[in-house]
Amino acid sequence: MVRAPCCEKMGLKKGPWTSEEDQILVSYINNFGHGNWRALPKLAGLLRCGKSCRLRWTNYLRPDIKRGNFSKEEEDTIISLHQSLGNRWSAIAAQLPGRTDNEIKNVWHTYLKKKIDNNVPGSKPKPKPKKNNKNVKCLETNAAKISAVNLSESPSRSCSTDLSSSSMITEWTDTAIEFPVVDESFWSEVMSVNGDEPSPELLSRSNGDESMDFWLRVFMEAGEFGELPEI
DNA sequence: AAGTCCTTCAACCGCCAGTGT
DNA sequence: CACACTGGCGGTTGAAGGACT
Repeated sequence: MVRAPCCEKMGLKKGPWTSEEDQILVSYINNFGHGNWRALPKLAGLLRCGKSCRLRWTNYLRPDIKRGNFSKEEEDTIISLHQSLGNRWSAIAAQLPGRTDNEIKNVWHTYLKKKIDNNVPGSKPKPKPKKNNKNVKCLETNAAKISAVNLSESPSRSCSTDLSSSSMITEWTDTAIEFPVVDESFWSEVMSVNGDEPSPELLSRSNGDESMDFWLRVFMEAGEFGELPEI
């Protein structure tokens, strides 16, 4: 028996997620949840495999994800858990709130494994800062990350201070998706309509602790449209 | 300054377990 | 019981960008 492919290969997009796709996914899940990952991309209007959507959500877009460097305590936890659990990354991640198995796996392979191998007591073998340190600074919280989704063409490797592409907002509002979207007045509120620069209010809102509340409000507001899309 | 090497990490792939029919 | 389908997991890859020569 031939295993069914996880998704229709034809016509589905692969590779890095765009900010538009992130926005669609986040808005959809915040409005309707993710009952069925396989059906989700079709319902949300994404040309992505359901598996890809789930991965993007769980590893990157989930609101409770903690970004930034691992603390000493987290590193120690990973090391000790790895000693007892082995490569069971999801089990290790379960003990580290806000961290994903993928992230822990990456940290292990790029840093902690070497640290163990080198066995240098009390010293950090990481000789240089995280390469995309600018991302870490900019995306300390997921709310800030989501704001980066809205403000940056390339969320994976750029930071929310890259404000050169506000045009995507209009593209987003024009996106032909079949579920209710955030009120356009919201976007016009936070973005200057004709200019290339975001409003000072947006800049102030999308930084710091307030950003989480800000985006929570956005999604709460979007949720009020609550009407299931036609299947 | 230019070319090459190295590091990082988001994303993909294949497999497996659980569940429903 | 057999099969199909789905979600989840772990291994691996490849693009991007910094470090080095």
